[in-house]
Amino acid sequence: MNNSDKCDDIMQAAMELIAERGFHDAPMSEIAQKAHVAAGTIYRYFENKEVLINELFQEIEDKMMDILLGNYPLGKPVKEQFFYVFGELCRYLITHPLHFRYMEQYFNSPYGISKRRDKLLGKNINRDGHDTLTGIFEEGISHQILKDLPIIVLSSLAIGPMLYLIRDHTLGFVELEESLIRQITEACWDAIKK
Amino acid sequence: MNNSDKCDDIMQAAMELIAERGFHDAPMSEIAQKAHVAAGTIYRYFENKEVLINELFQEIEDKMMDILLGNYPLGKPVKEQFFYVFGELCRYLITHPLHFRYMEQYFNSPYGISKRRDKLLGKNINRDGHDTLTGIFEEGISHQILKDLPIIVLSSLAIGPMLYLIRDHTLGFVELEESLIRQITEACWDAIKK
Amino acid sequence: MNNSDKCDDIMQAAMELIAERGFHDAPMSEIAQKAHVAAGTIYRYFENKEVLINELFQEIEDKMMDILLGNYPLGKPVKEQFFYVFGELCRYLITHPLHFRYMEQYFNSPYGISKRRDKLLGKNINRDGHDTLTGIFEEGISHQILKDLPIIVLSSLAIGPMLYLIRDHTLGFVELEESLIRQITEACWDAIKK
Amino acid sequence: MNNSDKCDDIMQAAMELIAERGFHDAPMSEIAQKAHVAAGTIYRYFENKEVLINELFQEIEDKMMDILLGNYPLGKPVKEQFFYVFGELCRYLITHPLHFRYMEQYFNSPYGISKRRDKLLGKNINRDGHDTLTGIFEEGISHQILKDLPIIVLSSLAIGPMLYLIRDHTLGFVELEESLIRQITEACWDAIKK
DNA sequence: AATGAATGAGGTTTCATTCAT
DNA sequence: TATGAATGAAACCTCATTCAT
Repeated sequence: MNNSDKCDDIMQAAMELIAERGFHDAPMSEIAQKAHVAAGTIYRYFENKEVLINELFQEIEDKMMDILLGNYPLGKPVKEQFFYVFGELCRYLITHPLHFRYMEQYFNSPYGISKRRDKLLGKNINRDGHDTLTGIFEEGISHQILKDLPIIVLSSLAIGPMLYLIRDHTLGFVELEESLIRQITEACWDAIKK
Repeated sequence: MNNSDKCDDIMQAAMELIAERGFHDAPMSEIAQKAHVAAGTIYRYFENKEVLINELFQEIEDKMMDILLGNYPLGKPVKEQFFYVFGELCRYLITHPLHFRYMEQYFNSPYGISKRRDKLLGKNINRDGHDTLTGIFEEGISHQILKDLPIIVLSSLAIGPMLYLIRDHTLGFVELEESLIRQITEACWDAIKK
Repeated sequence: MNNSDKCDDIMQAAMELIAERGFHDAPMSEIAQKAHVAAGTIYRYFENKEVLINELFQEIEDKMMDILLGNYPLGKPVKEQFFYVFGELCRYLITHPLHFRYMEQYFNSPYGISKRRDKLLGKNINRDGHDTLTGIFEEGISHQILKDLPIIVLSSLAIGPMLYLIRDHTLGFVELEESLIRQITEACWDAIKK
Repeated sequence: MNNSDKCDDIMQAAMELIAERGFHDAPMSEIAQKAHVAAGTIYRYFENKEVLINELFQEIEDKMMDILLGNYPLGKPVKEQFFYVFGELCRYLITHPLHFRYMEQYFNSPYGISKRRDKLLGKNINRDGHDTLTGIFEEGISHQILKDLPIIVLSSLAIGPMLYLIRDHTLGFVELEESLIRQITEACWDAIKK
């Protein structure tokens, strides 16, 4: 319990520092300081910086998935499923700007080279046997509801704009309130629907 | 000529290294080595690393703008203008994957903090008095052709998917050939059109 | 104790190197080597080279002041006070040639630009409410014992020769033994007395 | 003639830069620039930086000696000779602050390690068979006019204060006008006279 | 288990000097 | 003779990682 406290402190400190300043401006010593822990202590919990970074990514991903899958409208129409996933993801990232910044850093770095957006939103979402964005798209295509495009293309059309807009939101360029989110969801739906 | 050569060699080497491995893993010494130049030589052409990075950005931007503005369909319908910009940009980035990777690194780093995507694609494109993406959107909105959304939102809907897809293309996850580009353009148009 | 040791080793090494060869020929790496310490270790104790240099100066100044103020003949006649300060300072610098050389380097460098000789020997000596060279001179002038010249002139007349002679002493050009010091003190007194 | 022009330009530029900023902040490239000459050209006239620095010193010394020896009151009383040398030297340094700064830098650097003040004012002054400060002192001692102290001590008593005061003058701490110079000369004479 | 001082490789940058033109 | 681009050693400093306590 003491252990896990320290571990959490380290992860929290690391996430904040990295989200705010990027990987190359987040020294282990400063992470340690921020976590009220000695520099060497970090290495009892994480073999090295890369491992810490990857575990941080994993943790955020897991949390996101928990929320996304919590009330997933299983068996509902494709459109409803899409609106649900889009809206939840959007709200999650807006209310967790640190997670969003961290993910951005991660995917734009050598660390995240192997886990691109599509993997995250495609493969991993089907954890626990639940449906996935991929699933939504496949179903939509086969039901002639969605355009007959490669899944990866549909997924970019559906998710790409949102990620850019959330960045703009965190930078203060737009205010993404509920009604605007709704409109954007509609627009993305227009992009993928037949 | 000799001058140009060395300077070009340095810029080329820097761009490749940075595009492939990011700013913080592209040491000046290695850039020099790759450019077949002594470390100190770089500093005859660029005051410091930051200047090199920014000039590299500027060069890419200029080249892109030259192509984008070359055959710009001035005075043509909004839809045609949009298809032109989208297609040209897409083709440019696909044929210049290093430029694309470099721009990604740049915009996701402190260096590019002030020149975000929207600025690039919004403000700067109106060089030489030409129309701009922003211009296209404004005209489209006022003619009731496009959805009445903030420009920044339209721009994300229009460009966001493409940027993700080009990344996937450079990673070998999709093959963006001409017909697919056409379909994506259509889909993005669907997203923004009324 | 270990701490102190390393820090002292670094300061000692730095002082020796700088005193012997000047600031610009005393690389941090060599200081480290001389102190039997890794280069990076220096930066645990001193933020950068400038800080190290300034702390070294401060340390020397403090030691000198401790000695100068130790048996200060408070309330005694001006002449006695002058002879005390002159003699003590002279003896201190002769027995601490490294300190002397360091101070010379320091005052003849950008580092010491703000703390010139006069400040050192004028203002700072009045720590702990004690009298100062300036004080001695002011009292002497008002009592018509000393020449009515600007303090800064008196201070040069009083101290200038000594500093040159100590340099010559450290270089082996003169042997400043007690009786000669006495004579020099007398001569300097002749220079300033009415 | 062209040659010697370039050579003069280089020396002038070097002197100014070094006097103002010190040896270690006067890069050859900048000296070249200031002299409107290519970097490599300097090396046609001076084997390396050290040689340039030493020749610069020599040149200044020669100019000073020319002036000092120009109207030297040969055969006049010791006191008059002393007043002459002191006054001339003082005036020269005040009217040639760059020379003064350069000399200061020089004597406080490894370059000038072998040519200390005493050498300058003692040995070298007897160029052309003229009398010297040393000569003045020797004569003064033997005539019982001056204190019976080592020449080097007398020379420090006589010259030390002036050098400090000129520094203070160039720094704006005192204004050394003619009447003050006279008073200081008197004071220094008091220091050395029996 | 925890500490944090110590390490030292490696980063950016400067600059005296050389040499092809 | 003059040029100035090129060199590369060496300076200062950072930081991931180790290890004695």
